[in-house]
Amino acid sequence: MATLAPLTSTRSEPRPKSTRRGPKTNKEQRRLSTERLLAAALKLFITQGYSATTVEQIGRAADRTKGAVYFYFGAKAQLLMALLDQAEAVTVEPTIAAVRQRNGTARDKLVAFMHSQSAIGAERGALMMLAILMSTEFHGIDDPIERRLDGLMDRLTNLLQEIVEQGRREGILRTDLGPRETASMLMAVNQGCFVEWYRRGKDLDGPGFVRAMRTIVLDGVGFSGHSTRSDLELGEI
Amino acid sequence: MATLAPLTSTRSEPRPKSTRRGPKTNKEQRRLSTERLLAAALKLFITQGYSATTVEQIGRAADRTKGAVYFYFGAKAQLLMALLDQAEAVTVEPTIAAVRQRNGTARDKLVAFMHSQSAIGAERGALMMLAILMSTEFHGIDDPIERRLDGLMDRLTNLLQEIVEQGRREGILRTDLGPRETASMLMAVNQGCFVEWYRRGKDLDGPGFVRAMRTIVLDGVGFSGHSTRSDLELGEI
Amino acid sequence: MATLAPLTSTRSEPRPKSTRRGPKTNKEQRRLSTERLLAAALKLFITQGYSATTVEQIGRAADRTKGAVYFYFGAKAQLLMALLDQAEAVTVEPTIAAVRQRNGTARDKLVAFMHSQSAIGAERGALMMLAILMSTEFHGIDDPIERRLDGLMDRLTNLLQEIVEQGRREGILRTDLGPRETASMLMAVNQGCFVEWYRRGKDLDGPGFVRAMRTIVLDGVGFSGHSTRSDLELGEI
Amino acid sequence: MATLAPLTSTRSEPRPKSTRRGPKTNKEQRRLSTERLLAAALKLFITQGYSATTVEQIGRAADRTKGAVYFYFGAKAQLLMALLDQAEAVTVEPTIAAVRQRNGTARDKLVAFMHSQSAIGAERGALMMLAILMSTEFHGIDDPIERRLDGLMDRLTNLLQEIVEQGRREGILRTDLGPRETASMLMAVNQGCFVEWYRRGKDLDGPGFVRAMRTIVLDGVGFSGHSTRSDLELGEI
DNA sequence: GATGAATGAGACTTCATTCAT
DNA sequence: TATGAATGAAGTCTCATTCAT
Repeated sequence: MATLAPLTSTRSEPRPKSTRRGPKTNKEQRRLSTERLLAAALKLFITQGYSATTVEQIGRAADRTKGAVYFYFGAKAQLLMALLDQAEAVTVEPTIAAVRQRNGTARDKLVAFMHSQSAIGAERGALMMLAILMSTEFHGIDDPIERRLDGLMDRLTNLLQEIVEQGRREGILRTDLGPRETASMLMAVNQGCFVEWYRRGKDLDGPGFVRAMRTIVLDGVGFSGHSTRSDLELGEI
Repeated sequence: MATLAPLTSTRSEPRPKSTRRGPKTNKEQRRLSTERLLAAALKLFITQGYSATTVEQIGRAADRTKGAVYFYFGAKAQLLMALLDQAEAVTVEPTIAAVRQRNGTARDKLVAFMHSQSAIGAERGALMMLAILMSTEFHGIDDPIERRLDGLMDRLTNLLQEIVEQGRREGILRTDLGPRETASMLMAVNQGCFVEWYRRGKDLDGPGFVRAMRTIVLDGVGFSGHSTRSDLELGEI
Repeated sequence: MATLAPLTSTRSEPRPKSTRRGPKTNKEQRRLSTERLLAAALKLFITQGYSATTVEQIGRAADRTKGAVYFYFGAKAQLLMALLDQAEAVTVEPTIAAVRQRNGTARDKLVAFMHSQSAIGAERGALMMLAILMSTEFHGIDDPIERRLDGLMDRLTNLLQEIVEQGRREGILRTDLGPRETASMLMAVNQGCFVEWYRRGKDLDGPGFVRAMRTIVLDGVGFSGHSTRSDLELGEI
Repeated sequence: MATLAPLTSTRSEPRPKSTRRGPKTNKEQRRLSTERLLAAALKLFITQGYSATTVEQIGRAADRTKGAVYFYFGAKAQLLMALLDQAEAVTVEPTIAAVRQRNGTARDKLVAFMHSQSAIGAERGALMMLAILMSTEFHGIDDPIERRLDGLMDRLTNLLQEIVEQGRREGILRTDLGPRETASMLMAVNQGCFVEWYRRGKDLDGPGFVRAMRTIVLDGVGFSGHSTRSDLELGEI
């Protein structure tokens, strides 16, 4: 005569103290805890999303407690902010540097851009995923996090836009689309492919995929034959 | 041991009826309310995400109440399911039909695919966005919704895979990547571009963008010159 | 990246009109609907409890709609009240009459009481169950329903109390307990046994059980030998 | 697409701390809160029923909040489960032990059973009530709680059944009814009397009542004279 | 320096009841 | 006469956050 929620978890039992191995210095302890929490949060955010991840889960995954998150970061959002700092340093700065120091045509610079992003994606895939996924999750929320993400993404988009503009000046790039839109689309393709690649995980040959993606961006799917025909065939939509 | 309403009532005064203009028959009312709720939910889900959208917001946006959502759909998740039914009917079926009835080379079929998807995206963009965004939000959740989304996406990916396989048999498609991976990547590019386009809204020339995207897929960004060189330049990552 | 409620029911589809067979008179229709609703409510209240039963369930079980309940009874509680009227008429009145018209010793009257209650329980078990179970469910709720139930039960308890008092005057009943308490205990035993019997349903020989219960009340479990010993053995608790 | 707290916060001002007097260590605090919550829930469940009791009421009655219940028990149902654990330990185990260590006839064992149950009922009446009332409230619900209750009750019924079977072998017990049914009826009588007694509270002499109940079970209401006659008088029902 | 007990806003959902048709 | 669309109060549960120890 009553409706019950399923009985699964047995809560409330105090977790056994985890024997914390390791260095004794305060500073060292701080660094270690911070790192572990950041790593745990990164993993959870990209697999479950930000709002579906609880502070408790983060603490547990880092072999710490919920309180530790607040002790070190003050708020869940600040933890994400700290990760976005890392993401910017790791996924934006090096690519900007790589493109800037690559003298040559727009094509050369675009190749350098993709080369750099691919390398980063291969080594620090999680941080790249974070920026991409959080951009989706926070899109349209008026919030410091969204602004942070926009700023981060804009730096790459601006970089691409510069390349596109150079390409136009050099006359080696078509102008179907404005420079900003072309840049956005390159970002979108880049990110779409990266997410697909990352999610498929190890069942897919990394370097091969990256090479294929790069080729697609530069030359399309790879049909032999030129596009003019297809444009004609399509007519108006 | 039970709470009674009419005799012990602590209810509030009967609220002022919201003068709802509109049709008189039940069937008509039903259709209208259902449509309004679906439309409101669709808009909110793609701008805020599923879990960030509350049932109350949906009701309010449809000029109804929370209760109306439950009267018609029984659960928030069922409302999403109903929208995914629409999404499948609108964004998957016609493309499959279009590709099937297009006799020709793999290239022709791919053009038909993109043509169809673009047309749908232009007219029913919101439903396309829904499927794409929900796929991200529900990725990795073991849940009927995820399975529904997977099924929906798989139908398109399978279609692309068939095209890719045909292209290989015809010898007009490179084979850097397996057919499945190539299909996935085509999906990713398609979706990445679409999201970017949709979000930029009307400040971007639709047909122009679609044409550009199609070109990118078929021929890359559009640098004049072939890709072989770029491959050589890139070396190994 | 979102948590979902299980997806089971498919709500919101208008139920197909049930082809209502039967008499056409208004009065006849009224009577029939009322009866069906009462019968359905009775069944549900005793199997699920009052508050766990929804008005919609009642309507559906009677092949009517939720609205019909309100049309005929005005409120869920009034439906229960109507059932309690039936219960009183069926389970209280006849027993009172039977005892009153039985001239004889207190023992004779108690036998008449149990005889009557057993017969009613055998034929109108559901209504007896209702009174017993609702007494439990509403116990301690300050509510017209509780007062109604108390009144109903009090009539039987008072009747038993009269019998007990007569038995004392006749000197054929022990006086370990006050008359009121003895009466209450007889009610409790009667009801406890009845619930047990009713719930076991048809896997138990009805008349046999009733006879056994009657015997227990009058003579205990039926050990051969007298109680004096057991009293001595028990000592103080 | 996510709601953030610290940055976009719409939270209210930090509430004034309720100055909670009491022990300082966590373990002590834990024990205290758990106990208070369990005690509050027990009281409310047996006076109002399980589903009529809200989690907020429980928290308030324990000088805590709703949240505390979920912190310690995770779900309302788990709180009841915890109470049923206590009920089993307190009301079942000792009686089983008492009967097992009582060597003698079936009658001796039944006396031991009732002796033990009475003592427990006098000291831990609330827990006995809980098991009895919840059995009614959850009867027919397919639910872990019902299974728990069934298991609990079955242990006592099985014990009684063993006693009854021994009595039959010893030839000192009538066999109107099968052993299982007799055991069930003993349980019903026991419980019916107990509920009645408990509800009348302290306006009733405890030991006197228990003695009377024991007598009833062993020898019936206590009319002088034997039952054979009454059986004949009753005829068939 | 770190913990975990405790809070409370807010989410999803249920359901008795109202009312226009 | 009877329906069913719609409401909103109230309940269960989640979770970011606070704070005493």
